Amino acid sequence: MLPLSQTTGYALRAMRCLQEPGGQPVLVESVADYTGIPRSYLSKLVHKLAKKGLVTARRGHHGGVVLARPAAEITLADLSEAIDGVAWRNRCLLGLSGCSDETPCVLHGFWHETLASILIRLRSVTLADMARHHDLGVERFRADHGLS
Amino acid sequence: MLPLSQTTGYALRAMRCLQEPGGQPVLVESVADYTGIPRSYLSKLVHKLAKKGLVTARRGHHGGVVLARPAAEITLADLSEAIDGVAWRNRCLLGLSGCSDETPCVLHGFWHETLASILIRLRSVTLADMARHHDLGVERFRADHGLS
DNA sequence: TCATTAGATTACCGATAGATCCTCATTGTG
DNA sequence: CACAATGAGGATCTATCGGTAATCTAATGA
Repeated sequence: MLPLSQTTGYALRAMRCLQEPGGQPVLVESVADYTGIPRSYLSKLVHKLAKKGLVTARRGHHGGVVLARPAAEITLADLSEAIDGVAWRNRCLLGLSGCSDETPCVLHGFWHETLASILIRLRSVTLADMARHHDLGVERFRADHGLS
Repeated sequence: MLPLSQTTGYALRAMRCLQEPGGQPVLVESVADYTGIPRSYLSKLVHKLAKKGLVTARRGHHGGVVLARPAAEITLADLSEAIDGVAWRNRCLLGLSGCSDETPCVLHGFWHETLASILIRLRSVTLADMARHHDLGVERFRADHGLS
């Protein structure tokens, strides 16, 4: 019912707990503890993010997860696309299959503009930007791990 | 993944096939045939709309469905609320439970405004307005039944 | 009365999202 | 090499949404 899935929110909170590329790996378990995201579920989520090239995971002793790119270069749009894909952006708000630019539904133009503004926003906010918001419930975690 | 469910779109198309209050009832079956909405599913949908006071259904000989209020007084917001409820409007875009006006997430303000503009739009468009759009795939049906 | 009509109701089916459990595979350390 | 740490991955569970089919029941006309 919302443009972003719950899992994308999870990805966001989780990645806020990670170090910049080259930094020290953080355990999936730690991230799960601090964010409240179910550990097993997070494990699979991290794996997915790794396949998409957003994080790097290493297993075994001293393994863990690290950002694959600088936080300032990862946007909400990147996360959203990695988790939810882009198909939802092309669907009619009313679910009308025949809706198009040529034969628009009542809300076609309006929704087109609304979507565009949402996308602009998603593309303009980076992981680094979120350091300035007490929004992810990971402040304590970041403090404990010497993050910004 | 979208603010409105597919079923709300169904409700919209279905109600565009109905007569004003006091008019002649239309069969669920007819509506299903013309809109392509599965008949059984539509039956349940109609029942739900009836419970919400948007349509009136009568069974038996010469039964069928009629609008319970003039088309000009039924808005998309009415349909959306009847089908999907209002809970989704109060959830954080990122799924953060602690997100509020006091402790907003990165997208809180933006999403608040976006939602408001969506709501304004949903409340401003009525069933009657939709007569001016070839958007619901029911033109032929309406013509056959002497509707606007 | 009684058969017919047409909506109401119930019970499923299948797909997807979120979540959990348990085991497997990889890796560093002693 | 053996072991412990740690991510990977499969199987399964639950809830919800969209959808199907069969049956129940109210309203009507003959």
